[in-house]
This record gives sequence, C-alpha cells and structure tokens, in this order.
Amino acid sequence: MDIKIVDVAAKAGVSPATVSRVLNESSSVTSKTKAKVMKAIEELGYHPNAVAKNLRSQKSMTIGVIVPDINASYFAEIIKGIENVAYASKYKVIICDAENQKEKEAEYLTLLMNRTVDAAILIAPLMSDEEICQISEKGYSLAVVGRYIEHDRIPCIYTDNVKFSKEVVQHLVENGHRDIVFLSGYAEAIDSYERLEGYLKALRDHHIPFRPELIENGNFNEEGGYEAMKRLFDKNLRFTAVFAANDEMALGVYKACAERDIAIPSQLAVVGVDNNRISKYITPTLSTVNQPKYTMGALLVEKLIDQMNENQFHDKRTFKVDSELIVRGSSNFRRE
Amino acid sequence: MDIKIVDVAAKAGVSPATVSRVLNESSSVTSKTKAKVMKAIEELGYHPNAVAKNLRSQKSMTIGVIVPDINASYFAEIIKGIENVAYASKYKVIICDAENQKEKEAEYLTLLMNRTVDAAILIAPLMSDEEICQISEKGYSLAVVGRYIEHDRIPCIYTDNVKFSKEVVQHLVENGHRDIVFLSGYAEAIDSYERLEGYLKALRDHHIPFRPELIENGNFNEEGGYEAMKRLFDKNLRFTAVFAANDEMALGVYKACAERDIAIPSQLAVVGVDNNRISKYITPTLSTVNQPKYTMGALLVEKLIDQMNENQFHDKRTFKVDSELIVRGSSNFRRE
DNA sequence: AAATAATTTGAAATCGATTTCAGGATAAAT
DNA sequence: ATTTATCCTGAAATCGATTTCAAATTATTT
Repeated sequence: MDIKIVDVAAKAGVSPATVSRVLNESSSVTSKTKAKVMKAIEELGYHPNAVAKNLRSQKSMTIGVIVPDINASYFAEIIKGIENVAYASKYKVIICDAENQKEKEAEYLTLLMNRTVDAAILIAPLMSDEEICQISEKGYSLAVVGRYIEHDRIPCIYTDNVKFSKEVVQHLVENGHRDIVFLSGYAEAIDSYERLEGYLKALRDHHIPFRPELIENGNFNEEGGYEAMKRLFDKNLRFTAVFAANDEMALGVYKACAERDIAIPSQLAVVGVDNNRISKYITPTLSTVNQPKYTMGALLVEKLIDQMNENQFHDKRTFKVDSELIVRGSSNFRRE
Repeated sequence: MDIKIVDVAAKAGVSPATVSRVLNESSSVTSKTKAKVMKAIEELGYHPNAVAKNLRSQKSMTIGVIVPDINASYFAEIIKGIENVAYASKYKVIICDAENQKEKEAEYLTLLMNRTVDAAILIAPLMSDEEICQISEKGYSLAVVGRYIEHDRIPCIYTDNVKFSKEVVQHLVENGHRDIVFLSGYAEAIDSYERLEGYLKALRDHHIPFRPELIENGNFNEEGGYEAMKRLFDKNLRFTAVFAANDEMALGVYKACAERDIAIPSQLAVVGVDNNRISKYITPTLSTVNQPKYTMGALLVEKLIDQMNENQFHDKRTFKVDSELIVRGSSNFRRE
C-alpha cells in the first residue's frame, strides 16, 4: 500500500525515471535493468498510483457513462456496446446512475468532468441541450445517446422515433385496427413526444380520426402500463390495439388484460418497443420494435475515441439509426 | 478548461491557499476575501481538478462497485441501495461491469484499487476468497456482497440460500408435490451449490428420495431456463413442480410450458427466486423468494463507510440476511 | 584507436491541488 | 498603552507519478 515508485527504484538500484520507463514502455531500457526493476516490483508488490499518474500525464484512459436508471435493460445494452468497444481500445468504462434525478445527473457529470475521466457519455440526459453545449464549450469531451445535439464537437446517436412509430401503426392498421391506444412513457420525454408524432402522422396517412381519449401516460415501467390500461378499461372506450412506449409497459398491459380475461391478440393487439429480452418469453410473444442498442453504444464510443485521438472533429458526428418492427404473437392476428 | 487555482488566486488577489480554503471551507476566511474569491471563480468558470485534489488529500470520496453483469436487475437493486446510502454520506458511486469475465473483474478492480476510489465493493465476485483477502491485506478497503468472507477487515453480506431453498421445497411438498425439478444457475456458482444443498436437505426432511435426473443447469437467464425445461420434457420424466434458480429462468419455464400447453400451476407448479419486477406481472403471477436486495446494498455500504471513518474494524462485520417466500399464482394450487 | 552517433540513464521540473508553518493583522485582556 | 491571544493569510512543501534535458555509457564509423 505504501510502496511508491521511489521504493522500487531504490530496491532495484535505479532512478524513478527508469522504473517509470519500464512500467510504461515509454522508451527503451536495457533488458538487464528491466529485469532488476521487474524483480523489485514483484517483490515489493508495487501498484502504481493512478491518481498521480493521471495528474502528470493528463489522461486516465477511462470513459464515464451517466445513465438515467441502472435498472433498465434498454440502457444496459447500450452500455455493453460502449464498454466492449472502449475496452478494445484500452479504455476502461465507469458508470454512474443518475436515478432519473436532474440534480444527481449534474453532480455526477461534475465528478467526471473534473478530469476523473477523459470523456463522458450521457445517455438520455435530463439536462437541456444548452447545458450540454456549455459544458462542451469548456473543453470537455462529451457524447450523447438518445438525442440529436446541434454542436459540432458532440457526437450523438439517436433513433428515428417518428419512423418506427408510423410503422407500428401501419402494421396495426393493416391488421384491421382503427382504434389504437397510444401508451406514452413520461409525457415530457423527447422520445414520447416523437413517438406520438409518428402515431399521429400514421393516423392521418390512413385517414383515421384522432381520438385524444386513447392517449394515456405511464412511466416506462410495468406498473405504469398496468395502471394506464386499467384507467382505459374503466372508461369503457372502444379500442382494439395498444401501442405501448416500451416492452415493460406492454407487460403491464398483459396483466391488465389477464385480469379481465381479454385475449391477446384476438381481442386486443399489443405492440411494445425495445425488444426487451423478456418479450420473446412471455405469452403470447410480444410484437416490438428492435432498436440496435448495442450497436448504438458501440458506434458512438468509436466515434468519440476517434475524435479524442485525432484531436479533430469529424464531418460525420450525428447518427440517426433505424429500428425494425418485429411482429410476434401479440399482434399477429387479422381482424375481418 | 485551463483555468487553475493560481489563476483564480491571481484574479482575486489572494494566494492559492486561500482559494483552497474557501473551496473546501477547511478554515475560516474573512467574508470579504471569500466574496472576492467566489467572484473570481464565477467569472473564470473555474472547476477544481479532482485528480490533483485527490492526490494531495489522499481521498476521493467515491466508492467503486464491480458488478458481474450490469444487465441483471438483481444487481441493479443492490447498487441502488449502495448508491443512496453512500450519496447521503457525501460519497459518489461509480460502477464497473465485469461482464462475467474474471479477467475483466480483475482489471477493473486494479483500476479502482490504484487509488481511484476510497473503497471497492465486489458484488458476487468471480475471484477466489484468497485473492480477495490478499488485496485487502495490501491495505485497500473492500466489501463483498453475496458471499461470506473470512477476514476481519472485509464487511460482507449474503443470504441464507440453504434456508430459503428448504422453505421453497417445503411449500411445494405441502401442496402435494414430491417430484420437484431443481433448475440450477451456473453449476459452479456458490449460490447454486447452497440452494441445491437446501433442496436436498428438504427432500431428506420429508423422506422423499432424491432423483438426480431432476437436476438441470441453466445460466440464470430466460434462455437457460427454457432450454433446460425442454430437455426435461423431452426425457419424459415424471415431475409436478419446478424450483428455478431465479425469476428469469422461471420465465423460460413459462415459455416451455406454453409451447406444450402445460398449465401452470395445475399441471406444473413453478417457483423462482429474486422477486424480479416482472414476477408480479406475468401470468400466472410467479411465486418467488424475495431477497432484501436494496437493504443488502444499503447495510453493507453503511458498515463500510463506518469502518473507513472510524478507521477501525467493527466486531459485527458479516451479515447473513433472511429471504422470504412469496406465494403467488404459479404455485398456489393444492394437488390431491 | 579516435571520433562520432546512438542509446541508456538520472536529476530535476512538473502536473494542480492541499496543508503545514510561520508571520502579520486584529481583537481581547491587563 | 502594552501585552497576550486569536484569527487570517501566504510561502513553501507535499502528494506520486511522468517527462524533459543533459550527462554518461555503449555502439558504430572512419
């Protein structure tokens, strides 16, 4: 614990500079002295102090990720993509959980920015575009998942919510549905807004009148979907399909249906979003929209690392990725 | 970005020492000079360099957590417990995903140990007890979730697997089952071993002969449970209940049953472990064992911080926590 | 064998903060 | 008014590594 580079140097009979050289292979060292140093390191059980190292070398070879909720598999997959690509480029990844709190998000970002990491990736950040840009202006490396950012130094990647929402509605319409419930996540979330937009556009394309009473909000979780669905059932509205903001909420829909003996898909079609691992395993299997979560993380961090290495800003730094509709049992049924 | 404490000091017309004092409120400063310093900080947009600060003060007020898989809600809940208690004590928490790889676990632990954090918490670590103790001996603060560690400086918290496994089997036996499948997670995992032990003990207690062919292995995930169940069905064995290593695997069992039109619980009772959020939402609702995940994280980190502050080792540093069986639809059925 | 080039090595500066120690200013006590 | 105690402040040391620069060593060329 208390062994420092000078101790190793003393034991090996060389200078600290030389020990540093063998440690980092930063310049050539005679194989003989190298052996002496290695032996000393081994015998003393020396571990270099990363804090001192980072201070002097002005880098840490780590990337920080701030995630809104560590208990959401959607984000976990993105992080896996980030981690694997970063790791392959010798970067380590540390993750901070903002717990959907703006204040915590800001605090953790401050922690990361204060040179603890070389760059930070914000996943579905709560803070505004302006705040993000301001931080970037101060000279910190940033990247953003889940939102388009208008700033030439911030790589970002996001999905075309409007497009896939239209596809979902189109699919339901083709199967004979005209009264389609839209179960939104947080009403404030940008994703919710864009998905609603796609839903509305698709309705218009098919000359289906919009019925505002078919919109309900949940919280992107099972309970939210369940409660929202109960409210709808209680209102005795006419509808034959549900487009849920994500698969967790769709599972809530399943439960609400089970309680009322409503059969999926014959009485009610359900489509979720995210292609959660469970969606293949529940009964009936859940139709959903597959987002290339892993790839999104991987692509973004690749770009970020590129940018840090070359120390210049690429022309192509924003990525809008496509999602694909996966039709499974919960909506694979044609109404006459 | 390039603004340092000396710049602030110069602008405010004071020494760096004084700036440091207002920053850390480490000793009293005249309200007049304090105002000058604050103004300079504000105008320059100064952020202290945490690396330099940590080097000098020999602490970072952060705790690192190494988790085997960031995409497992079981661990996520533990981390929430850790994070909230740590945060309340002014500690920040950073998380590293070892992705079930021993090598990655070791690398991330090295990263954390090199003074990046003040202490590290290992969740269900892959490395051996000996390795963990060795690291502690070098003077690093460690704590462990999910395993008992024989070392007077390492707080640890773990569940009584044997006990709740016996309870699960007891519950099934009371409902008329005698041929109970045991779906293990990884065969090597200590949890799997202890749960098997509980299963065997309970059988013995009820004078039920052990049938080795009723043991199958999965991987703690949906697919593992599904595949294992298919293998069992294919062998045409006689059984009326399944005790799955966790809820994800139980969901795999659900799917395998759905495909063969086997009704749960009337034809097959199912019990999982972990009380995953989905377990309340699937149909039928899943009987499971609730582990106090959040509390485990919270309790452990509280002890860890205590130990760091007081700089002494408490008498009570190991915690064996109890879990409770939650009977729901999937096993709430009495065979005659 | 001498001169030159290339390679190793070490002393000292450096990264950017905190902290110690001592001196100066101010307040309290005599 | 002088002494004593208290409070602020700054100069310099420090944390533990890396990195620069120059000296020393070794290898190469003539």
